[in-house]
Amino acid sequence: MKLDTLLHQELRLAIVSFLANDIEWASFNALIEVTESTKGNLSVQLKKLEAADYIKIKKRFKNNYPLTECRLTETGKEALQNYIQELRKMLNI
Amino acid sequence: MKLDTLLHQELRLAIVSFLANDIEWASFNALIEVTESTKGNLSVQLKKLEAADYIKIKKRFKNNYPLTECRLTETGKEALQNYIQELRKMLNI
DNA sequence: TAAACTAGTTTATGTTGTAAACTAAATTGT
DNA sequence: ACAATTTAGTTTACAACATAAACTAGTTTA
Repeated sequence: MKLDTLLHQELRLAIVSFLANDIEWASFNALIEVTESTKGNLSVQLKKLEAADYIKIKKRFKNNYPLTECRLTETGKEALQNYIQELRKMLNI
Repeated sequence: MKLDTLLHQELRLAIVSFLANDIEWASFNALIEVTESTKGNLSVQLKKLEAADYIKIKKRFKNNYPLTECRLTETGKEALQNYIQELRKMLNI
């Protein structure tokens, strides 16, 4: 009973595991695509991950449009490793 | 975005993965111990797993006391295998 | 025979997840 | 020029969920 509750949620786990896959910075829209989520849900979950310092969010403008980009922090990376470890123990895989 | 939502919850996953480990029938109290959950929570989650036909619940009396025992169904076993597969894809582990 | 214990279930509460509705600005069509 | 549409998100309202406290029902013990 020790799975990181922040990571033990489908969308947040999808975000973090995608960012962990060597992605430096991923855009909001890239995350929409890979996670197949809605914008509202993604926005909310990104904020939660940022609040926990699992990801860093950078906002800028590109071609006059707002652009939100995210990357994993060290904290987030470690949390994911830890989560995976616990999961493996639990499922013994 | 296709993790089985019934299994993607800590207590239910703990129950099912424990039952998958070659356990034939596990008692309510055994489940309390291995999952370190409360009785109320366990009772609720067992019902949900039973409703989905992931587990079978058998009630009888032992030494005058009620005894609740559970085992995994084939449906439950398959659901777990599938869940693990999806998870591995997602986390690529 | 009252108190304490066993083995659960029900429910009340707060927490969470999610999509619909909204904001704000840029672009396009007429 | 200005209305309609599109881009890029955020807010929030509602539904679903998880959980522990309170409860039920019976048993054992002192």
